Amino acid sequence: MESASVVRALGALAQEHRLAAFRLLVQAGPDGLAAGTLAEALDIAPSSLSFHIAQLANAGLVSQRRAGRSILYAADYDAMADLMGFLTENCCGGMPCAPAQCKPAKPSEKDVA
Amino acid sequence: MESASVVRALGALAQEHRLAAFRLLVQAGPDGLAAGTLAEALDIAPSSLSFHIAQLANAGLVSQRRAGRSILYAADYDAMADLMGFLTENCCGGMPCAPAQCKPAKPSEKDVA
DNA sequence: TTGATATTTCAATAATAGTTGAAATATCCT
DNA sequence: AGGATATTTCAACTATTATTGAAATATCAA
Repeated sequence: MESASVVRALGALAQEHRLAAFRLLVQAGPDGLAAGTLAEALDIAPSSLSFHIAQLANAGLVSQRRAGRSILYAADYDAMADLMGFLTENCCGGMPCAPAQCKPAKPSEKDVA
Repeated sequence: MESASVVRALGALAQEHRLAAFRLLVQAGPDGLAAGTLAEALDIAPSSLSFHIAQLANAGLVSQRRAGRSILYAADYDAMADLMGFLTENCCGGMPCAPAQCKPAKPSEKDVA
């Protein structure tokens, strides 16, 4: 991941409404949420939501697809993981770093195998 | 960690020079680097570095201390870990998330036990 | 104290970001 | 086709961000 894309991704998340939107999408799962739903949840004008979600999309943090007259946005978990990877990769460069740095929701048995 | 501080931290990192400065400090370790050293490494004016590093400090991502006529800045590893924690905590909310999401310098056997 | 070094503060300017409402585009339903 | 719904695009405006150079502050060394 290039530094420029990291800056874009961080910039996309560094705004109240966009961070909130992204969290809603992360929690919503792969099906995502409609633009209108997000605008309503965030209590901002549709054009404003469109402006913000476009930046998340441009940063590659969310994907979009049409479903009827709605456009559904969904979090891109791979991009999220890449961003985390970049930051953590450059963290702890030999230094003693906080061990609880990563907090997956569930450690899950399948990964231990 | 509050959403507002996360936005501030992300915003602090979402800029070419600041991201570069932070990475240099992360790699430099606890001793940190002098403001002048950073300005030179990033090839920007001292006043510009001062402007940027102040934002990283304001976001709590770096600490500062005087050493002679120099002011040394150092990465705050705890703040970094907190930021990671906030983001990963809200990632994978029950969803199947990329397992390679976290990349500590060393996976280390002690965690497998 | 004087002069040199290291950094910050300030003011001015240029560029970017965010909001709003109106108009344009796409889809659905009858 | 015609009307309603969902979203985006556009233009105008305000606010914030980044850069520069000059002046101010703090430290050191003679």
